[in-house]
Amino acid sequence: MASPTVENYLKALYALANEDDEVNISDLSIHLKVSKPTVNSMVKTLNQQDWVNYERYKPIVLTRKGRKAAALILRKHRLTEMYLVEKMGFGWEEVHEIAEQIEHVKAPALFDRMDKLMDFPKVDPHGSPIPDKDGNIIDQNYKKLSECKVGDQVVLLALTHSSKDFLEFLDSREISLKLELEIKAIEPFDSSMLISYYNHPSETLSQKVCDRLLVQKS
Amino acid sequence: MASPTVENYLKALYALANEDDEVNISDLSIHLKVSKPTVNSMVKTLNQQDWVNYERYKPIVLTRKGRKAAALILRKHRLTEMYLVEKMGFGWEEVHEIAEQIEHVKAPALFDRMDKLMDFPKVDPHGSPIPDKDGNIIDQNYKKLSECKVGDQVVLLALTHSSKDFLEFLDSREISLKLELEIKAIEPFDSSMLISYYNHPSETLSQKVCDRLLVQKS
DNA sequence: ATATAGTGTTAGATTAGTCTAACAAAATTC
DNA sequence: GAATTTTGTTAGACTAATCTAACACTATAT
Ligand SMILES: [Mn+2]
Ligand SMILES: [Mn+2]
Ligand SMILES: [Mn+2]
Ligand SMILES: [Mn+2]
Repeated sequence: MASPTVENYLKALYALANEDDEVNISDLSIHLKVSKPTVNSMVKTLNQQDWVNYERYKPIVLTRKGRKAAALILRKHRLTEMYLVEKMGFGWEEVHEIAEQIEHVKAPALFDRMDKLMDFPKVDPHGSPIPDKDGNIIDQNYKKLSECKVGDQVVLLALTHSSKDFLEFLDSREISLKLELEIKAIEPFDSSMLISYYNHPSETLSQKVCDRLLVQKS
Repeated sequence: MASPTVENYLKALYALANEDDEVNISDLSIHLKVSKPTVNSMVKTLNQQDWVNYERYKPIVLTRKGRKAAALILRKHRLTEMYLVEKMGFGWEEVHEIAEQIEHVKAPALFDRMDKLMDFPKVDPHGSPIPDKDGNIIDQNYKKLSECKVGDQVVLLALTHSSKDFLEFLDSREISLKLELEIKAIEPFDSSMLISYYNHPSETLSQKVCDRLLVQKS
């Protein structure tokens, strides 16, 4: 099977493909914090091992095999995060770094057991979907809070980014998943939103924050 | 910090030092399943990094730093094994391989949390002591069942070896830790023992088995 | 005390994963 | 379309961890 290094490349390719349409050497280099020559040589190897399709100067594309492998690593990552929060009492801002390591553990039984003990959760602690055992992932088509209108009543279901800083910011405002939000006003100047929710009759959230909150009409 | 490879060398050195009095290159080579030249060159590196003291043709000895590091890895290994059994429902024969990987995870909070959730267990699922956070380990001075006499009533508290085969053998006889055993007879010819315990009025255990069972008078 | 077996060392090679320096190609801007 | 910036590639080097082949040292046995 793939080394942890290869697994991290596959996961990065999978994540970047869902952001940009095309993934290039520079994208990977920045995302993985390794030099471009390093990526270049690794991508040649990944190509030879049929994880990706790659030709010089062209974008890098995961093969079916590569995409499935990436989704299964993501499955292990997200099951682990959910397990750490649900069963071990960690905060949602603490689990990513730990899951980044445990996702490389080769022990299917461990992840199956987590899955079962949590009764087969569909999302991780940040609302991201957990791929199934075949590597299939259900696309949640949520809307960004920033795209909503004044008067909308919505429920927060996921985040587009889950950096520690951002999660700690949300903690400080007592914002968590499943929270019901109402848009009281939108400031035309900077698109910041005046939001009301449980115990917080009036909080201002910048556009940058609202861009990262995924919601559904409630 | 140390790489997983270095950590495995330290753990092997620690384990071997508790079996033999002197640990040499061949011992490590066999235990870690790598060639002797590989061990030779790695031991030079370990010496330079002050994990061990080593001079050509002399036995390898862990430094204080090396011994503590090894004990802390063992702590992570054993906490993990206990967690997998106690909190996740794995059998004692399933957990070693998983713990062998998770022991290398760099996340003190994870192991602290396991420890707390289990209310600070003192031993792993095979009865081996869990080193404390300073790397100190309490020596249990148990006796081998094979050293007991006819008529002794004892309780099984630990195992000297925990191979999957052996654990499955014990499962097949419904032998588990904390079990009360009574020695009914000892066969002079092969030193096998006739043992009686809960629901098993009379089982014969070979000397090889009795050598691996650690007990205390009850 | 010598032969033999066991143990340890050296030399040299390999693979995975990384780097920097230099240059080349492609894309963007003017 | 030419200049500039961005992106990609090559070449060459390095470290960690491993190997085999050959030889050297030590310990054991006859
Ligand atoms: Mn994560
Ligand atoms: Mn990772
Ligand atoms: Mn173990
Ligand atoms: Mn290990």
